[in-house]
Amino acid sequence: MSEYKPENIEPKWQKFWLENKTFRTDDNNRDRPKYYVLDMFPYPSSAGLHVGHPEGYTATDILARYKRMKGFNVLHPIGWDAFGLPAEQYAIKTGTHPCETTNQNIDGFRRQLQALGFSYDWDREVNTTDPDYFRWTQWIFLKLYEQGLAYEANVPVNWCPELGTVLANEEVIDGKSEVGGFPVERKPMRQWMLKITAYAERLLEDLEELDWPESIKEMQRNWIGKSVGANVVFPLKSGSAKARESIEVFTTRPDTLFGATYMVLAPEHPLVDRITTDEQQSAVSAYRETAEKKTDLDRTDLNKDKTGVFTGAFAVNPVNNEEIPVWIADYVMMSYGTGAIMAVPGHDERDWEFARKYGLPIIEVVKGGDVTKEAYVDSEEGICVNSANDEVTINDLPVPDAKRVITEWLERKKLGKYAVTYKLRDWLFSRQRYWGEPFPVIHVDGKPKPLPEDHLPVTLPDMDDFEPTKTGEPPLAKATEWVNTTDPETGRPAVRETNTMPQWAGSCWYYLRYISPDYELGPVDPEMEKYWMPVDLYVGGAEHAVLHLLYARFWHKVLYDIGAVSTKEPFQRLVNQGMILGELEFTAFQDADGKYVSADRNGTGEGFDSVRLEEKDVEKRGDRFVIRGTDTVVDARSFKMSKSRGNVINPDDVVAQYGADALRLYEMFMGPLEQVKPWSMQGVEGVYRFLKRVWRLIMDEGSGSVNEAVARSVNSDGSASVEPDSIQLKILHETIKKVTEDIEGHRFNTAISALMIFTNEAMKWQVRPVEVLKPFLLILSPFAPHLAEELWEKLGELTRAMVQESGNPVDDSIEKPRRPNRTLAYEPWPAYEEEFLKDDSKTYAVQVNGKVRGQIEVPADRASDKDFVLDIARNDTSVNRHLQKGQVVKEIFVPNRVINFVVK
RNA sequence: GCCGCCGUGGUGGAAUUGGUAGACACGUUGGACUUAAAAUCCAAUGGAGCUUAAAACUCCGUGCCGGUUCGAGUCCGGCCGGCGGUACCA
Repeated sequence: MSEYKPENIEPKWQKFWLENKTFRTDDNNRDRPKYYVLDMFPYPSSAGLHVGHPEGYTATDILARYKRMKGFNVLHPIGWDAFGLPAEQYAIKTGTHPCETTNQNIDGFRRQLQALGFSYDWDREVNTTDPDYFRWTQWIFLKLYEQGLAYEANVPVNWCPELGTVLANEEVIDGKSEVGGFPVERKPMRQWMLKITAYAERLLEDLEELDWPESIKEMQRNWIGKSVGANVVFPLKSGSAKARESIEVFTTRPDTLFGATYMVLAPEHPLVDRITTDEQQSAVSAYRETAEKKTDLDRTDLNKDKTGVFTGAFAVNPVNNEEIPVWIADYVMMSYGTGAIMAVPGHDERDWEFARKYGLPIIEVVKGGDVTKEAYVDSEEGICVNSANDEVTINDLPVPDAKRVITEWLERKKLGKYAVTYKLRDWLFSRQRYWGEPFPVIHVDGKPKPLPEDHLPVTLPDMDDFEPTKTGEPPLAKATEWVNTTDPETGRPAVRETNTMPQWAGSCWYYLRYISPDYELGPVDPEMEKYWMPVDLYVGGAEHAVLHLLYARFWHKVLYDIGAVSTKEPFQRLVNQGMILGELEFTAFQDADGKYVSADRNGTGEGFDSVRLEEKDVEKRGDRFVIRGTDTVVDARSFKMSKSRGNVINPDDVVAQYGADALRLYEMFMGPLEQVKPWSMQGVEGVYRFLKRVWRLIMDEGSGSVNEAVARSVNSDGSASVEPDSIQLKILHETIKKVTEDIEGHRFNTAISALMIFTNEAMKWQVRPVEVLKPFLLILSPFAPHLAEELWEKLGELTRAMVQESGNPVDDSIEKPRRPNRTLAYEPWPAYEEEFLKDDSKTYAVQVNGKVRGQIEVPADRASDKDFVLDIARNDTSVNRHLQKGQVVKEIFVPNRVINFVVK
């Protein structure tokens, strides 16, 4: 072996790390500072890794390796979120048990991850489908149940006939299933729910203390959707047959109460039956029927045209005793607020539209707009008008004050009260699937009863038919022997719960299991938990912004409340890696005759045939690309990687061709971690060339041993034969400083750039001192660990061989690298020293009227001497010429940077 | 519609947070080595002008328009474009 051959050195070190358990985390070392760095839980799909996975994993691996060298006790684990639909669907198709598929996929993922050289502690691997793991998932469910946070409800759910399961709201996108894109309908079913709404306020408040991207926090805030306002009770018109009923509404605008001219109930509202008059009965029933059939898609997106019918009933506006009609309309949702609204068409766009359509009155109660033309909704600037009764007036008050005054009055009169509402709903927690955690629940006499803790885990029955039933009964219902059981406490007949938990369950607490994966007395060893929590850095994709991160926070808070964990929040710092897109593509469009037509502004060439062009066939014209030599605009962009587009990059292929170090390096060199970036094979080639240069920096390609330029820096007794010169030390220490600071700031791309600059310089040296190369290898090692280990070993062998030959005594300073097969993973991280960074001279840019006209060098010790520096600046020929143009009226002097002469 | 993020060479991206725009890398062009190719190395590379050529010099240039400042990629106001999230939430 003489050239850089990653296929030789990478498996060697991967084997070494694994066999020596190099990265096993030591729990008994708790006096040292800890660093818990976590990757988002992967689902081991049959497709294997895509290049998006190693992006975040490389970032965390660099930090893990760096922190170890900095003396931290590092926890860097990995495991498998292995329950889930794909394995089950595969089982239905092929009859292969999901367990088998899952284990195969896990083996594949593990192999791929190990081939990338990640420094995980493989002794802490967890697997959500392992009974020793889900035993504790079930245990947590029991705790939720004990806390009154888990309950059964008959709720309309998103039933997907194709998948044979219900889906959470979050799994339904535009009325279709997120997985597979199948139609979803609403159907009432018995379901387990988790009362996440009980934690809404805390989930919102505690976001403040988290070091997360603002965008993610904002998304969670929106999802929780806190609104402050008032609940107001509108009695029904007295004297009518339907009297004694009242309608409670939630409003964020109690200041507009005097403008309420009608009311609307959601079609499903239970009051509808009781208040509808006989004359209106048929119209109301018909409307309710159509509304019921509408999918979520119909009720929201495209259908902005509001519909509704009058119930025949009237309610009384409590602030002015006006009788106002009560309608039903599907623009009011049963699931939000009270399922009923007071309509203020003057100051709400939806109500305005509805009132216009059905000829309902519109009254202005907030000054500032023209309510005959559109609703005036400004709630900051507006001033209330037409809003007074015998007891209270909010006229002339700005909206915020008016809200307060009228709410106080309502409370005094017991007509309403201050209220807070959240968009967040309880979490639908059951699925009609086989491949999930069974609930630790039995039903006795039709009532749910939790199993005692010592009956955990409840394992899945062995089955070979995983097909869901047409009725929505889960596949587990077919396992009659399993289903029919006895109550362990009373011995009475009982049936098991046949729903299973959703995939989110296992990923809600996995970060705790890593801490003590073999602990048998609870989900996590409390002593270890206190040491390791919270997670210091959590890296993953933004697609989990709301769901996983909100659910995990919810469970964590429950565990905190029962004393199982010591922190209020699980993930202190969160970073989202940006998506990696496919290679840049140029697309031209042809009409039916094969003639090229320009892509329009947004690049869509609808109705035309698209032709993929090579980069050499296009050129830049203005701010777009055209077919070379023509005016035909082509579409130039990168697309999300997808099988159908055929632009998916397989990490295995990249590793086979360029090695894991090159893949790692490229993923980091592409750009900032958080940013969306297009893939480029030529870019991989570029970092591969860099690694080859590093190899040649130390190795001789002909002989396959350390090259002359390096060997010459070592004497036969192993001591240094030459002192590194000041230029060498300067660039080394500059590089150490830059790389250290950039790793700390997660700026891996510029850290790599600094390593490249060092290498380019060092390649020019005739003698390359080992004392300079060794620190360089150490700071390279988090990025390209295999190459760094290999070269570290080679340098060790070099000095060892020389010492042995000479028979000289061992020099302590070179003790460490003398032993072959010794890892550099725990070598101390090199420190930079300021004294080597000093310059002999400083460069100033000299500007005249803000334009750079010259550069001057001044001795470093006089660089802050303003008069001295300005004098040199004035005498610079180029600067001087520009100074001649007028009088200097001002001189700006920024030490060590810039001088600006203002001339008139 | 609303919320959030982002617009810098042919490309990915740098720029110590107001101080020499384009680091590093890709690509391209020219050259060296080679019988040849690969690999490697060297040089040039934002645009325009001036010049026989080079050096030197001048002007323009960080999506667009304006502002603050001795000085703006960076700060402020207004637009345009892209990406992500969300949507009858009362």
